[in-house]
Amino acid sequence: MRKENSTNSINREALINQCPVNYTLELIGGRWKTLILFNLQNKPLRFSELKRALPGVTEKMLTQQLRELEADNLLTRTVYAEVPPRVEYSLTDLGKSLQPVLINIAKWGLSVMPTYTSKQARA
Amino acid sequence: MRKENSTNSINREALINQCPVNYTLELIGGRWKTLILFNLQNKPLRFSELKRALPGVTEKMLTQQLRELEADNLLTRTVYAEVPPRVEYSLTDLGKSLQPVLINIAKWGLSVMPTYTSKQARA
DNA sequence: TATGGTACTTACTAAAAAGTAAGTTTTATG
DNA sequence: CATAAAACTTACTTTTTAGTAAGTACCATA
Repeated sequence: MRKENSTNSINREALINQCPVNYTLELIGGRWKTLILFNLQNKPLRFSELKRALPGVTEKMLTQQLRELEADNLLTRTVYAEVPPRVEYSLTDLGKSLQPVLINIAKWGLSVMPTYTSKQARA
Repeated sequence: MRKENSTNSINREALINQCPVNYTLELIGGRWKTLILFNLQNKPLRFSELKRALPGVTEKMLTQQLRELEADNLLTRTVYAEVPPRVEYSLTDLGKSLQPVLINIAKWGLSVMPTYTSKQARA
């Protein structure tokens, strides 16, 4: 739960409101969000399908990030009245409109990321 | 200081290595980094100039984020043999190559961000 | 009852990021 | 000496994010 009156919170909100880059990063920032968005770009997927597509993700984290993406209107969560439960996630139009941006970011990343694992330069 | 063997760290590194979007976001993610990069796009600036351009930033946070951007080769830190100290920051070619990406992100952000402050929808 | 499947929820811990406040460095000037 | 300027550094605290582990709900089947 975010504390409302902390300097941290105040600065964060200020930057989100003033800087469209920060606004966007706020929507896609999260350990698993970009991969979720990537996996949903071609068709809707169930929770379990997403989970299998994201090695290392816990159900808890997956749920949390999906809920945030939903809250930000980037994806739709469809619950089917079935047992076992069946829940499907699909991109909204807004979520789809983000794909070219993500592709653009990916292109830059691909053009500069090293082909070997040399991340030790970072503290 | 990042702990090397935490699941958190392992997942993070895995995603940075596998996903170019995450790789890029790792470079620009940080409360003040995008604004720093934006302010440096036209000409080099001194520490104090950057500080004045970023309301709410502390010297500590500014220093930290500048050092990280430098470590990631996005900017150059030039120290002049003067008193009072004079240190200048400027974008590297790599930093400059990132500008179109940031502009692309900003465009999307601008197209969707509300014109009024309605961020309460987020937990 | 137990077991199974899917998709969570809850209570907590660990790790990371951001911030606070004080102190330091290099000289120059009074 | 004191004060000033610019650009940090250090030690600590607060806040936020990510993760661990157990439990829950809804049925269906044995």
